[in-house]
This record gives sequence, C-alpha cells and structure tokens, in this order.
Amino acid sequence: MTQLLDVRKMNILRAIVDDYILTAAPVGSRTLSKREDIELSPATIRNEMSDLTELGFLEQPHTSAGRIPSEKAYRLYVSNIMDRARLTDDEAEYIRAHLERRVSEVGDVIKETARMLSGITKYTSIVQMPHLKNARLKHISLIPVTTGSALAVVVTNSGATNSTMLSVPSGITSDHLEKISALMNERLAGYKLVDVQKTLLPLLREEVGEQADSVAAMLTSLSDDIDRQDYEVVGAANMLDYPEYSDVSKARSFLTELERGEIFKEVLSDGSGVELTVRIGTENDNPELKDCSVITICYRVGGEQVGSMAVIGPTRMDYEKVVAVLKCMSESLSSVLSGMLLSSPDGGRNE
Amino acid sequence: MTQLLDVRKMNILRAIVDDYILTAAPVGSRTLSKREDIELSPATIRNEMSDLTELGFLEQPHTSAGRIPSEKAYRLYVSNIMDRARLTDDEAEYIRAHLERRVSEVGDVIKETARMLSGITKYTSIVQMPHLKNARLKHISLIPVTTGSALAVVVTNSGATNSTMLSVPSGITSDHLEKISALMNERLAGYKLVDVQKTLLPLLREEVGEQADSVAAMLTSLSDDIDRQDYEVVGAANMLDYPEYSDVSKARSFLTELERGEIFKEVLSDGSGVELTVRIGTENDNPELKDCSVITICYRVGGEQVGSMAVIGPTRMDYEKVVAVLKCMSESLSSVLSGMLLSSPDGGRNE
DNA sequence: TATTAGCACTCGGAGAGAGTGAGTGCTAAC
DNA sequence: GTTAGCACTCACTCTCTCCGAGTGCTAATA
Repeated sequence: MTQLLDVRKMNILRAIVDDYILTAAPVGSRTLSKREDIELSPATIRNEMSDLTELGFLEQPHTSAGRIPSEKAYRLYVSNIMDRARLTDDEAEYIRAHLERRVSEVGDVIKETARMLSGITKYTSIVQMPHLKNARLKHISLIPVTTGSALAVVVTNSGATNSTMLSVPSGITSDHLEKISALMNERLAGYKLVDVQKTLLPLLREEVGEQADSVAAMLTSLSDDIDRQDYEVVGAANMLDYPEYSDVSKARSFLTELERGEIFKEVLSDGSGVELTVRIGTENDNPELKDCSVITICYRVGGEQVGSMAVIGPTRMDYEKVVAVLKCMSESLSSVLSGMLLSSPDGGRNE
Repeated sequence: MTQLLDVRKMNILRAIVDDYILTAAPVGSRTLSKREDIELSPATIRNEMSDLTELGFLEQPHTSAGRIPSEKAYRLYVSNIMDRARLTDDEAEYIRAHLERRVSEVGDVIKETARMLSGITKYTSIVQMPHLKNARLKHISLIPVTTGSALAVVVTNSGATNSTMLSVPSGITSDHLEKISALMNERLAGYKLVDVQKTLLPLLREEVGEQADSVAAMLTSLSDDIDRQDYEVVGAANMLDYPEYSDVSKARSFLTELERGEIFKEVLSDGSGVELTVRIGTENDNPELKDCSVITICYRVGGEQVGSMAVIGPTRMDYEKVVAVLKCMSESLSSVLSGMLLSSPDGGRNE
C-alpha cells in the first residue's frame, strides 16, 4: 500500500506537504526545484506532480495555481513521520518542569497541561479531567447540606476526588446519612462506583428500612453524577491566526461548535485503548471539523488510562511537532499525576 | 448636568444612538428626518447635529459620512433609559422557568444563567460562581487521601459547598485528621472561614501537640484555596457577528484577553456593594476593552451578595435590553439559588 | 528513454480610474 | 427659527488592465 509511490514521488509529495504546512499557499514546481533536497528541473517536477494529482494525493485550486496536498497525502505523510516525531531533551525537560510546578490540585495540573499544549503548538488544546469510571473507591462521605440534599464526596484508590450534590429522599435524617456513610466506607472500599447499588442494597435495609429503595436510587445517580465529563479548552483564539480562518464566519462557526461542547465527546472518548489517534479532515465525524485535524492521546495514572487530551488545528497542521509534543505531554502528565495521586510505598511523589 | 441639552437635541441624540445601535453605520440627517418621532427637515437636523458634535456627543468618521455617538452620548443615553428598562412578564417568566429546570447543582444553575444571558442578548456573558467569603461554616470534613494530603470539604450555612486539597504536615495521621475534623465541626459552626485559624489554634494543642502550628498553617491556606474565584463564560463567539470585530485581529485580541482571565477580576470584583454598573468603552480599566461596554450586576443568596454577572458587548450594545435582562436574571438567579441553598423554615424551594 | 528547455496559455489578485450616492455645510428664502 | 437648494466631499463599488506565478505541451538534449 505504501509503495504505490516510488522514492522520488514520495520526496516530492513530502516536500509539498512540508511547504504547504509552513505557508498555507499552493506549492508550485519552481518553488520545489529551488529546494536543496530536490535536484530536478521544474518541468520534471511538473510531470511528477501531474501524476500525483491523478493518484489523488494533490489538488489544484485552479489551473494557474500550484498544488495543495489532499487528505490522502496528509494520511501518508502522517504515517511516515509518526515514528521519528520526537522532542529534544531540552523541550521535554521544559514541559516536565512546568508541569511539576503545579502539583497541589489535579485541576491545576490539567489546566497547565492544556495551556502548555496550546502554547507550544499554537493550536487549540483540549485536556480531559481524569475520570473515575474504573477507579476503585477508597472513601465516601455523605454530608448533609439542607433538609433535602446532601453532598457526596468520593475519594478513589488512585487519590482522585470528586463531589456531587444528591437530593435526599424525604424521611432520611442526617443520622441515617451518617450511618449509610459509615456502612459504605466499611463495605465498599475497593469496589468500583458502578457496583455501589447492587452491593449496598441488601445492607441498606437494616439501616433505613422501607426507604432502602429510594436511598439506593439516590446512590445510583451518584455514579453518573460524579463521573460527568469535564475538560479544559485553551487556545481557541489561536485558530484566528491561520489564513484558513481569516473568514470570520468560518471562525465563528468553529468557535461556536467548540463552545457547544459536543466536539469533546467525539474527540476524546473514541480513543479508548488506542494510544494515539490522528483524524484528518473528513475523518472526523463532526462535519464542522472537516477542515481540521485532531490528534488525540490518552494519559494514565498508575498504568490505567484515566483521560485523554487532544490538539485541534487546521488540516495543514504541523503533525510532526504536535505528535511529538503530545507524546511527551502524555508521559509527563501521566507521571506527574501518578506521583500526586498514588501514595506509593516510597512515599509518593519522587523529585 | 443632564439639562445641558434641550428636548429636541435629546430626541435627536436619542434617535441617533438607537439607530446606530441597530445598524452600526453612521447616521445621516435624511435618515433621521424619515423617522416618525422626528418631524424636522434634514437641514434643521443637520444644524442640531452640528451643535451636538461641537458639544462632544457626536463624532464624524469623515466629512461625507453621518455621525456616530461618542462615549459621552452613550453615557447620557444610559442614564436616561436606565429606569424604564424592563422585560415583559413573558420574558421574565421564560427566564425564571428555564433557570428552575436546573436545580440540582449550583454549578449547573450558573452555567445555565450564563448560557441564557448570552443566548438572549447575543453578547458575551460572564457569571461568577457564588463565593464563600462571607459565608458561615456549617460543616467541615477533612478526608485523608494519600499519606501527604487530605481533601477539605466545606459546607456553609447557605448550603454552598466547595472542596480543596490540602497537603498534610508529616506526622499527622488520619486519626489526627478525624479528631481535628470533629473539633472543627464542634467549635467552628457559625464562624467565618477566615476565623478558622485564630479560633482553632489553642484547641489544636490538645490534639496534635507540637505540630499544632503546622496544622494551623495548613488550615489557614484552606480559607484562601476554597474561595478561589471561578466563573462561566459563554458566547465569546457571538462577538464575531458584529462588524466591530469583522477585523480578525481585533477579534483575536479580544478572545485572547478573555481567555487570559484577567478581565474577570476587573469586571466582576469591582461592583462590590453597587447593584448595577455600566462601564462604557474607555471607562473600563482594561485597554483591551476600550471598544466594549460591560454591564455588571450582582446576585444574592438570602439577602447577602455572593457573586456577580456581566455582559460584554460592543460599545454600541443594546443597553436597554441588556440592563433589563440582567436585572431580571439577577432576581431570578438570586431567588433560585436562595431556594436551593437555604433550607428555609417553610421547607426550601417554593414553587 | 528520461530529463529539460522553451513557449503559449490560464487565471487570480493588485491597482488605477470612473461613477455613484449618501452625506455634509452654507446660503438664501420663507 | 426653519427649510429648500446647491455645491462639494469622500468612501465604496465596479470595471478594466496588467502582472506574474503557475500550468501543460512539444521539441530538443543527455
């Protein structure tokens, strides 16, 4: 499949993509012939470009313009640069160092990650808060707030925390809540959130009698509420710097779509299990992103995947750099978070 | 001061502002003479406009264009429409109804408020999360998370909740934390957050001996951490619809400034005590907002001011509508939040 | 046979100039 | 004090031309 193209065609295609990524302007044969890495006359290059156009790797905005890469070309390009994309040690060190300055709150680390991602790449970044889906419970508190509501605070094995408001069935007193709390801590440690209901229901009968069912329902809603997806978006305005968005109405619809939030479900959730995904143009489900590429990578805490992050840019984005930055960022974030959240035997964060 | 202008001048100025708010185009004398509420020939109007220009209420982009209102004109305009700005009962009902659909979490209500604000006005809205500065404590939990850290969860008298991570001095066990927790609940109920340290310090000695000071320090940081300002921003992309921002670089710098977040300190904090503030153009401290107007209003829970919200638009914004919407939104939000958060004697939220 | 030079052709974009129309200010008449 | 009339201004739009970067084809070259 890859070897549909001979070496020379590959070089030319590669040069075109490189140039187009840099300038956003159609690339002509003369421009290419001036490059050091291509020792061919414009005429020869034109012939090759003609072939590449026929093969679907290049497109021509109009007769008298140069060529621009097609999605197919980006696809090929990406699969070629993928391996060698890597940051210098200095850059990696910079990222790592910046991330470690913010180790008091998980939320701050995530924010800083998003900021750096968009700061370094100049594109838009999205970073998901670590989710608790697969986390095992360590501690649950039910704190009465008003007569009809209580705050549920969950601490997981991995040290992540979250809280949510529950509406308490009438007839349940704060004494009851306290007992339920104690019960949960006693019996649920080590279970996953989703197991709360089935494990706890029988036990509840002793404590709250006939109200057991409504209490159980309340606790079920907990596992949904507490795991609501949350994310940080930074650098949306960066997109306005690219000629692709010099048309205000395009910029407008991109930003609106971003604010609507539906993007994130597609962008972040789909990569379950896969380390790194690159979606180019129409490979994105969302038609609003048909002129964008999205690169997603997941991050881990203690080996378990707990969230992902993505960079969104024009299809003409600097794939090599973005992939390299994301790889590095994922590693750094994973290790910083693991250091923060896991109280490992050697005493937590190792500096 | 107000009566610098006779009635006729006022009418003309008013008509110009109205028209300019609608069209964003300089207003000419012929356009005005066609309006029903102005029964004057273009020539007469021109004379009046000439006077108004001299008085600093109007500006002329170039000789052969109409006039546009100056900031001074907006100022006058605003002080005139201020009182009569009011929504119809239908609109008010709509707002109220929408807000009451989201009464499970304070955060959701705030988000919905921001969404509606920008949805109705078509400008950018900022809504601050309720702060806890003056709230009185009802309950504090210290939940051990890892060996070096604990989660502090605070519930206030008004039912607002928040949590933050604290790093725990070495040598403090989870037993200690539990005791401190109990102590705080016993002794601190009804105090403000800022009182935590001085009230608690003596008592701590009994529990943790020589580590009392470091524990006290930890608890002090709590009052800062737990009250970090947070806000919802919605509708930034709306600004791109206005000709003021058809220049991409202007749009870019506005959005960047918005993301930077410094805006909020100025926009939201300053209105302490004052019900409603209108800042027009350069009246904003931030030079980035010199072409914007910002209208801020505060909201309350149980009579006490706990946060504010703002609408940002071009100086040419529809002040009357925005003021009306903000007034209504502030009332609705205040009452919805009060209903949610206060367990009033009659049983909370009244529908 | 593969490469290159040469040439005619295409077409978007920049720039010049003319025409248009919304607006003004001034003056003189009502 | 108000208005009609008129000359003048000036941003915009439209058209036209020119320019140049780019192509494809053909014929010459290595």
